[in-house]
Amino acid sequence: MTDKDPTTAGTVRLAIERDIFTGDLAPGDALEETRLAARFGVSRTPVREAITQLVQAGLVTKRAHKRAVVSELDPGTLLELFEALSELEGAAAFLSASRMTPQEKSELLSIHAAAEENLQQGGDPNAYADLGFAFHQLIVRGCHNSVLIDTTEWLALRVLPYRRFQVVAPGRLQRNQADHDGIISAIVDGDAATARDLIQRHTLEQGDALMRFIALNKTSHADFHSTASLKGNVL
Amino acid sequence: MTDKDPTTAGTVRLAIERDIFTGDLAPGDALEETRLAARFGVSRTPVREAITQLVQAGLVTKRAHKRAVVSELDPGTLLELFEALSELEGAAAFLSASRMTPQEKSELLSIHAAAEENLQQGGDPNAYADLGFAFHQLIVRGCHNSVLIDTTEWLALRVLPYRRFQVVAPGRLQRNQADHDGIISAIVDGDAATARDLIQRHTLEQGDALMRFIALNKTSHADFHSTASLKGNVL
DNA sequence: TTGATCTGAATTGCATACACTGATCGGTAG
DNA sequence: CTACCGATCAGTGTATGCAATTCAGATCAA
Repeated sequence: MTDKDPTTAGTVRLAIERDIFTGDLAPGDALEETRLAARFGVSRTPVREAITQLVQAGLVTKRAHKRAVVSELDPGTLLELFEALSELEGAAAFLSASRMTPQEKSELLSIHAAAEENLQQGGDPNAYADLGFAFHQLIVRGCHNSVLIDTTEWLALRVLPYRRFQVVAPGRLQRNQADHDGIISAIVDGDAATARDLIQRHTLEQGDALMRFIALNKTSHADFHSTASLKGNVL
Repeated sequence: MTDKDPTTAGTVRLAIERDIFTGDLAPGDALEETRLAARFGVSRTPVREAITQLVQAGLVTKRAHKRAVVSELDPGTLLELFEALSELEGAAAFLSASRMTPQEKSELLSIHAAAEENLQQGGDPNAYADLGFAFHQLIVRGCHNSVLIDTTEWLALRVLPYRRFQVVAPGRLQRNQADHDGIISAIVDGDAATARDLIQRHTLEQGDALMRFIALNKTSHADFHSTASLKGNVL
């Protein structure tokens, strides 16, 4: 999905994408063509092109003659997104159980071990979150079906702007690690059905946790934009 | 996914999309901005915008400074596409088994009955194909998860340019109808697991059939563009 | 005070002009 | 005759100007 596009439009697109993921651009924020053009030192044309790309990617929403805004996901849509994502990750895990190469499996194990170590030594939650992200990504890519991989990562992308809302609830990371433990066992054992079931349940739970957190904290729009909860994102 | 976009770009996009689906633009054909602009009587700008939209939709492929072409799916990618699609339709069917309203179920039954009648009376294969398409679409939409629906239809879209290669093999329509019979029973009975399993297998089989047909007939590029086999598309 | 309507400014949508890249075709050297 | 190389050209990428539309604020009436 990430293109090494040498054109200005591609560069601008990546820059905006980055801002969305880091939270510099929060859901609901407007994307003004002229302002962005000035900021990047280019004309409006490549900015427009970048925006239309982001619109098709689902990260940005736009209607004719109205300003483009970073897509806002209401709780209902977020739930649907995680439901769909859980199905896709489940399918990928099912295939991965029988298709992952020994190298891929060992890579998965080493990442899992690193996460375990981070957890027991009380390391940086953000680092743990990144390991968790890599864990999921490795499983998805292990299915060796590029269409399925692209589609799954495309959906996962749309959740990224909300990672900052992931909270460190008591015992949450431990449960997450335990889930991963079961998933990895199933995959290494080649138990496809179990792998599917576990990761599907796991992803759904993550979605529920995220939604609960948002529902609790998003009492006002101001809270929504605050960076107070920007720590311990677990995906 | 279909937007009632009053802008020129949106109109052009729909027009090109239509050409791709009807076969006026076959996979591999080039999309020349200047030519299209002249044809639609607009400037290159909205054409470019339409093309970038189609690129993100997966229907068109483009690399920097090279002409955009209608996406060509090699057999491997086509197989991956159907594998992914079968998983998504399976997931949708699983959910539909418990979520479809009585109205939706009856609609599904009536479409199935119409297909049955068409088949027994030796009606138009194209009409049968359309009914089959509607059948799948109803099941997918019955899951009531718009993200899952959009994603599934997005993948199904990419297969559409190849519908014209679907051949009427002996007994093929009958087997198709029998498959649908089993699927509809499972859904009406609320047997989610069976519904998932059946439709998944069914979609995979369709993909296999399409691939076999393409492999047999696509000996030269000329054959690929011929319209000789444009009948009896079953999706 | 509240509501609607009008007007100007700001912003998007489209057209046109220019810059740059990649490809094809001749020509020349070996 | 073949292979390499440069010029020409077709076609995309970007910049800029203008028209169309939306939005905010002000004015006026109820």
